[in-house]
Amino acid sequence: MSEKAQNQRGRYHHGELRPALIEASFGLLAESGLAGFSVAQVARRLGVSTAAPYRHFPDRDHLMAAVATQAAVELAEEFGRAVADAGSDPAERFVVTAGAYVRFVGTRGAGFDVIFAAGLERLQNAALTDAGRHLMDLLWELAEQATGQDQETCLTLVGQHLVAAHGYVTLYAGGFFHRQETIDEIADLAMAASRTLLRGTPTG
Amino acid sequence: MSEKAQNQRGRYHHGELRPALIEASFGLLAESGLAGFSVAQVARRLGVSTAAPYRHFPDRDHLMAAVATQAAVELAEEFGRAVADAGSDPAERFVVTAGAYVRFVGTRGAGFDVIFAAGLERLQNAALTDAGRHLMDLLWELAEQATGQDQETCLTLVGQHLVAAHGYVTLYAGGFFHRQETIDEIADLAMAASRTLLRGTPTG
DNA sequence: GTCTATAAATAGATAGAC
DNA sequence: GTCTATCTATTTATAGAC
Repeated sequence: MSEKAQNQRGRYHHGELRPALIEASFGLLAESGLAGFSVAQVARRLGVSTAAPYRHFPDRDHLMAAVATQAAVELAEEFGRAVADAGSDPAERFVVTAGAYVRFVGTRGAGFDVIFAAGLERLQNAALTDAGRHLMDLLWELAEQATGQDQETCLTLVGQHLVAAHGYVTLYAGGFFHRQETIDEIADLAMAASRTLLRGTPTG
Repeated sequence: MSEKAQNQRGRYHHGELRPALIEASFGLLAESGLAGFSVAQVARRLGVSTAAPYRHFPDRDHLMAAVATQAAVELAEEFGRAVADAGSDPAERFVVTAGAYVRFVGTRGAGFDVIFAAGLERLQNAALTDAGRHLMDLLWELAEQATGQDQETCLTLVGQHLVAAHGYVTLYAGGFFHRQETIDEIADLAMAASRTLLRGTPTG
């Protein structure tokens, strides 16, 4: 019995390998970061051979693109949840997306660096492009409602807001905050930065 | 003659290999990023064998620590230059360090992610620790002069300021700004973010 | 101080068996 | 659809010649 349990690893992974590869990729990214990501490691996590992934994705970048697309979709869902929980204050509805971003990247390992990775745009993946654009539109709308400003101002604010959140989470992953800050504390810092940015942006 | 010129590569690199390795590491980091860094590549750039670096550094991490230390020193110099050029307005003297950071990382390839890399603190490298602390103290002082606020507020502002600058430069390197923005334009964006943060921070 | 040669990992990817 | 086996390339690091 325990023999069978052991043999389940290293043996067939029936039918659902493609989504399982994507899910295992998130786990590896969360633990090892983009630098530590490899197709072989993902396969090992699932107990399949290192050749198996290539039945579902032609190469590493196509797997990454699938992960990036799902990350964008999940991130949009997280933004939606955070905004729904934030109440009715337009400023706060914008601000909470910074916290949601930090928590998402902290737990799932894939953020804008993966979603908008330089090497992936040559794949011309429409699903990925659309998911990325949807994400940006969502933030742009929240910024507009929070500031009442023109498109240019909102675009600048969204950029600053995201860049700060991304900076916090990457420097956190890199060990910059040598104290033992939790991901929730980093999320609070990112939201505080977003509030400061909003205070420094004209409203009306 | 051209034969000799060719043979200069692949042959002895007299006497100055240690600093040359550090300098070549910056070049590789600037072109390929932290992920694309390898001791072997650095050696190839200098036309020495892949074994040669190990006469000067016991392992990869010790080379990285030397690079990180020099990056911290150079970055402090760049901050000094930028501040000196900024004139007398305390706010602007603080803000320009964001631009200096972006330009430095854009051209040299090594920023806070390298200087405060997680794996390097176990080396207990005093020179690196001191250089990093000096960098932070410099920014803390500029923030104090710009805001006149307490230590806590300044620390928060410096964090937000750095995190935004770092976020801009990493997302720029990652291809997030698919437009053909130059590093100077990204530096301007980082300074604009810093001004917005300063506006959103109480002064007095 | 640098070289050649080499070892042991690990990576991405392919061919062909089952 | 997954496996075993294999190829090629690359990495970190060491041993020993010069």
